[in-house]
Amino acid sequence: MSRGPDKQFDCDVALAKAMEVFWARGYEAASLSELLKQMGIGRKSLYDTFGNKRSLFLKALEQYACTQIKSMREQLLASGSPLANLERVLQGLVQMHSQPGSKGCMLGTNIADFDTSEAEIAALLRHYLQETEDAYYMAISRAQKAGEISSTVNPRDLARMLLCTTQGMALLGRVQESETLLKSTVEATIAFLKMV
Amino acid sequence: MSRGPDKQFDCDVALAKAMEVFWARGYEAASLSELLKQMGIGRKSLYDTFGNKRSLFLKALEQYACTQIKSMREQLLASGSPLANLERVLQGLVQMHSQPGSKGCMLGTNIADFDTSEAEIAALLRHYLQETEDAYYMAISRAQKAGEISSTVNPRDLARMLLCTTQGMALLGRVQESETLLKSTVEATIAFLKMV
DNA sequence: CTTCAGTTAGACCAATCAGTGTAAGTTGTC
DNA sequence: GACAACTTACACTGATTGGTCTAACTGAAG
Repeated sequence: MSRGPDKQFDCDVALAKAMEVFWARGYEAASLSELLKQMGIGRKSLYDTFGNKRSLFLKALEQYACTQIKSMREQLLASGSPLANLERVLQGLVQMHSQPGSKGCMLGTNIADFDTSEAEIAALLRHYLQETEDAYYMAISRAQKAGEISSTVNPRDLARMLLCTTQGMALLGRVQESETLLKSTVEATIAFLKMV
Repeated sequence: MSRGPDKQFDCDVALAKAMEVFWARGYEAASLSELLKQMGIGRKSLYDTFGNKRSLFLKALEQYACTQIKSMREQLLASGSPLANLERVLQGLVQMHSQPGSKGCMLGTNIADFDTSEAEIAALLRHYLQETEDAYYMAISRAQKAGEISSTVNPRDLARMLLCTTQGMALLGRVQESETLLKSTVEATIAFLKMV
């Protein structure tokens, strides 16, 4: 029975801002000063609302992964050709990661940022990567059922290749201003999918 | 005309140790304390010999890239089938990045670690990535000349795809203890190269 | 108006960061 | 032994880190 006023800032908005900072800089390099500035809230509010830096990061990571994976699944499950949907997703990644100042993928950036001995974080990142792989798997299976991709190849292998390739694209987009690298990669990948 | 004793530690050995720390942790997370401990030298020696942390990193990065790229070129140029050599290199990456506690690729780790606005570092990383891509290009061209890969596809596109895929593999190896992900990826990639 | 949860701003803390400087010790040549 | 080059160990700086705490303020319910 709260008698005082509701929270005077929007938790979700603040969390989204925090997500962007962790996304661009990685966990370690995201300082509290910058987080507070971008989130537009006070130090005390942050600790009262989100616990500490680590738990804020975990919440931000969850929001990132759920949003991204959900959006990806929707695009892949859109009506029409499953293969065309997959192509559209890959082309979207080219656009996204070719933008100047591209932040890459928050999962990938933090795989590199965290110490490999951080088992809890590693397991979490692995879980979200698995969901991404599963989305690709689903798309490839649908394309195989539709006769757009030969059923002779193992769809799980293809999904794993797509995961590696797209993580590489996201990473390289951070230093590559031109889109030729990513474009070539996606074109070769799509040619592969159509040929196989 | 030095009259005193020579340096009492081996610069190259110390640099190699520094390289390992930067490789595993990335630039920011590699603290001077740990660098000094692993390199086994005093603080003053480090600053006298290598300048500061940043120039030490640049030297370590150069040593890493030159060593890795040279070794890769040698494997790709070995006698026998160019495609088989390429396969061997890719299988080697699977082994390397599947090791428990795999550090990934020093280039990729630091792409994620450095701020995207760090133009000097970005240009340097881009340069070494380009050399890696060129090595793949060379291998694919040779395989095409040897009739092992169809000449109908653009070898530059394939080289870029290999660069993205292998960077993704190195990154994901940091959190993936099992080798199935990387193995699937390389198998699918090799199947592609043979089919195209 | 009073009360009280929620807020911000900022002081503060211990730890750590990169980097500088110094003192003492070592190792070789003269 | 004298000297010079090199070394390590350690104190120190100034800045920054994540995190705690207090004081003043805000705004709605009683």
